[in-house]
Amino acid sequence: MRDVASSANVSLKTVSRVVNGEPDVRPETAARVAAAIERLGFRRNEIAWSLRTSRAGAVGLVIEDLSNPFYSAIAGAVENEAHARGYALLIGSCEEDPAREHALVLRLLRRWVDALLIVPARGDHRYLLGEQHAGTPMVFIDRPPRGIEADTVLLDNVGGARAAVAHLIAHGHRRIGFVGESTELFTSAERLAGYRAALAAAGIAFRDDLVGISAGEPERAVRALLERAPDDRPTALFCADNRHTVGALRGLRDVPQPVALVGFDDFELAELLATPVTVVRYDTAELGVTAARLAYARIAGDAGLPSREVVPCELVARGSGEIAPP
Amino acid sequence: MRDVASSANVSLKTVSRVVNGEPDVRPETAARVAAAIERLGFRRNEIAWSLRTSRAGAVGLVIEDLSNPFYSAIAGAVENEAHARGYALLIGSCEEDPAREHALVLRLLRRWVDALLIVPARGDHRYLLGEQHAGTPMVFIDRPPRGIEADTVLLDNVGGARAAVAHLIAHGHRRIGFVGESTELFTSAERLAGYRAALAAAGIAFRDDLVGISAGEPERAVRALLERAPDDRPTALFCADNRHTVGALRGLRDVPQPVALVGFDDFELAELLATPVTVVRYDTAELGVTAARLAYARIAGDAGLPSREVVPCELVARGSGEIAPP
DNA sequence: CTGAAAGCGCTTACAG
DNA sequence: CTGAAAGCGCTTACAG
Repeated sequence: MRDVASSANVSLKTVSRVVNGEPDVRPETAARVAAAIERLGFRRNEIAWSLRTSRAGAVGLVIEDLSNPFYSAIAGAVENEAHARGYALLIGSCEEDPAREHALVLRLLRRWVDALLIVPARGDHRYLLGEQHAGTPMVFIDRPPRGIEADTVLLDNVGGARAAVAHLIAHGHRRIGFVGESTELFTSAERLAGYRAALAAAGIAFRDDLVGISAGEPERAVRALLERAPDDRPTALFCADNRHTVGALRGLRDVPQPVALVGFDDFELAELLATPVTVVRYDTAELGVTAARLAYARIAGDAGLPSREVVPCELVARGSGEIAPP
Repeated sequence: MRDVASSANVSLKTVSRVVNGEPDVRPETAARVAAAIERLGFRRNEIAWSLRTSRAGAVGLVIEDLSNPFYSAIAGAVENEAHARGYALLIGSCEEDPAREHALVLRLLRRWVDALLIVPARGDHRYLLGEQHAGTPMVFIDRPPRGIEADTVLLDNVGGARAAVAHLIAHGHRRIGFVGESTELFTSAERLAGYRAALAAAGIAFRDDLVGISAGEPERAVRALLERAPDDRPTALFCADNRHTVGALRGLRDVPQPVALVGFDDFELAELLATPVTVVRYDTAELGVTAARLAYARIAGDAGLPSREVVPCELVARGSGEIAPP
């Protein structure tokens, strides 16, 4: 910048004005500076700009696992929004590990980000209270934080699950199994609540022994449910996420009798399987887009109370959910 | 940092020494400083550190599309390597648009990155020559750059495609269709070359009219090939990437006669389809890991000639590739 | 073993 | 409309 200034015979300040498009520069001066910038290939050093202005020009995203299509769809949407606004995007995967999440968040904050988007791991998020108080906007995605009030974007987990199970009930099922992750996970707990609500609405008693929580092994949880006595075996399954849907499909391959199935989360090829899979679908990218909008509104100065946005879900009937009980 | 210094009754320089773990600080002094750091919740401002040291503490990754599982697997691997080394990761998607790639790269460079990893869009990359000359390490992934020599990590496209087509030939096929992207795309051209090599090795003449290049509509390209006269219709298809494999599977749904199929790129659920899909598989994450290793070696000072790494491919027979011709 | 001074490349607050 | 001075929060080069 000093080179540009001396080459254009102006002061640093005037170069700065031109670079930032500030008004009140005589056109001829501006042109001389612009020419010097062009000639010398000058590009503003954003690090120095950040240090001086206390702005980062970047947002941070911490998600569970960048290589998981669900999260990468969110990341892709956030990237798009950042790019459109001229912001850089810093990303980290915390892989369900609260300690790693903490480390990643600290690293992002030390490098400065104008906002933080987080798919929180289990655990407490009070460690962010200070930072929130200091004014860093933060938005939580897919799961609410614990111990802190902040903008949050969630799916309609309860509604989606209720619709799925009601659909199975409407097709004549009474013994419907639930297969999912530990209910320590927010989304799993919500979807189990939706499952229970649908049963209750139909006057079907909830049975603990039809709930299969997989400890990381979805296929085995499904097998266990199906190995019950024939007259007490579930005739339908509600799978609370796509990992469990896939596990269930694997587990059902060798089962002679047909079992109805509705899964939460759509997935590619669902309609190309031997029996196309009925699912609860939603717009994954919308989670990211909504979170990004909230974040940029905060950056722009929105100081309203924390808001909670909910992305709707819809049932897509493809075949597996319309199988009648034997 | 000034607060820490005055609180511990030392100079800025001594705090700096403790923060950076430099030797030659008296243990008691170091302890006093550490206590002050703890007490005040001091965290080094990485922006100021960057400005002063001309280091970024971050690497940049520019890929085609963050929401595509292939690229997000690469991104996930790169993120892991960055995290393990204490680096932050800046990501951008350029969506096959050379102009957007250019803009993203410039943005990353202005913010400083210690290395740049790129899945290049088509187009010329000479715009990076200056930056390369200035010493920024850059590694190209999945496709070689044009107009610039730099570290590159590729798949064994030719070998994988040749193995796939040889497999079909070994199962008795002579009329084998190729379905893929425009050969302007490096990987597509390479895989077509592998297809031709396998035909040549078996003494089968290459036929232009069995090559289906989809202009963004894989399913239609497949249909066109299968609508040929029965005695001149391909009895097998080689699909040059997973988008075309999925398109082919869609296109084949209503086709009465069985058609053998081998796809390049593995995909989830391939083995759960009505006919499990034979594919050319490789370790996607390895592309990212290898690229990251090259980049960090450069950051650490490796000044050797640009290297080219190749990730191997293997054929996984699952059923669709072992269908005999009628 | 410790510190005072200068400076990284910008912008801010002010003067003219 | 333009510029000189100070400073963002650190590290470097040097002195003691």
